[in-house]
Amino acid sequence: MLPAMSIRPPLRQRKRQRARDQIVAAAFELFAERGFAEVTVADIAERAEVGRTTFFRYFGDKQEVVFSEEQTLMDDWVARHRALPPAETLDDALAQTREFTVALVREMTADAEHFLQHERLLAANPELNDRAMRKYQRLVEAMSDNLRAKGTPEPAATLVPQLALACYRTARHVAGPDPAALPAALEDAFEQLIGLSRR
Amino acid sequence: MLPAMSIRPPLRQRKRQRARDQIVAAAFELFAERGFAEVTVADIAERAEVGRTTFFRYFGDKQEVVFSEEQTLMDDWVARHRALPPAETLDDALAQTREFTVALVREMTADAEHFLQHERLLAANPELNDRAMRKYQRLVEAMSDNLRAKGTPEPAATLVPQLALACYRTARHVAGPDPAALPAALEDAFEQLIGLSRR
DNA sequence: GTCCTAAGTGGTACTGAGTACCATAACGGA
DNA sequence: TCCGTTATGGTACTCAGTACCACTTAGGAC
Repeated sequence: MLPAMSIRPPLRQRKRQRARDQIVAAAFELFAERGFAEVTVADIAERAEVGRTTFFRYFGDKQEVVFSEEQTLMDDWVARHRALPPAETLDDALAQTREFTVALVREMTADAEHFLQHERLLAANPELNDRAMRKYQRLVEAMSDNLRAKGTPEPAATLVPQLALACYRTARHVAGPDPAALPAALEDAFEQLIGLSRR
Repeated sequence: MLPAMSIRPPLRQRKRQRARDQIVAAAFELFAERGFAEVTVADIAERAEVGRTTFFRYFGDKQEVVFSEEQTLMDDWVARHRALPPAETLDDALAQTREFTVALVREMTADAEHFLQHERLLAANPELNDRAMRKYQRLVEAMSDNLRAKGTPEPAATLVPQLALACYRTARHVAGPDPAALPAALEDAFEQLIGLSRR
């Protein structure tokens, strides 16, 4: 009857979303104040005003909360990648992957503040870096699956996304944590890659 | 006086090595029997006949013991890489890196049984895979440092070793865990890489 | 509204990793 | 033989992560 009813984000789900948001917000606040290692799950739960148990219902472990935002972005990008047209040649596949990766990185670095805080956390906590690598690998594998499904033969289907990751890692290393410099450095790495074995 | 005294691996150090070996042996036995997650550090310490505390004196955490052997190998290979002659061109650097990586992988897979057990552990335990990736990255960074020190400019100094890792990951994925198939698959990936942008 | 079921919550209690500390043992040199 | 350094193993602690349980509440049927 009421407009709110017909628009329907079914209350239960809204509560759920709110709890999740509170947890993420509390976590990032505390991480910024004290650093990842010095914050306990109990601390986060307390500030988010939920039970410790509830934290683990929303996030599999303490590390996951750090990647909560990235995770949903990734899912988006995997879907977008799946929608890409098939690549005719291997050069084509590489060019397409390059374009895709650059666009992805541009979005990742769009919120410079958030990106920087994220990078600072990773730099200070090796376990978080490890976890980030796992995320990257998952994305790379999803891209490989998509390429394979669209006819790119092995080993190129696996190799090309791995090369994109190599370029990203390179750019990240050369450019430092500055989000503004990253896209250009990434283009540069791809240029280098393409130029490498061309004579 | 006694010959043993003059050959001198100073008893204390021998004991230390023996304790370490016992821990590694006990750990791998137990992992093979029950799997990584189902073995506690206390279990390992007990079978190795040392105190739980002692385990952590030799290994920073439970995961480290899995990579104990690899770690010493890595140190070796980093030194060997440092001793390589400087690469004149970028093509040269890539070719050299390729040769080096293939040789490294051949040694890694030489003990097929050990390699397989290791891979099985990684496959069954994501955290171990994460840690392995960290090790790979450390090696890659060491290689980059060496290239840079010998005059290879950025971003190639960073990129080339990252590309080698990309090839390895690709080979590992395409070939499966079979150590015998790995070197050939690796060569294949490098061929693909070199061929990719050559027209 | 009333009732019912399923979903969500938070508390308690447990295991196990990792750390700090300490008292003791034993190597190795004088 | 004595002494300082090094290594050991025990105790006790914090905290992540899991299992379980009793309690609440959304939301549908009537």
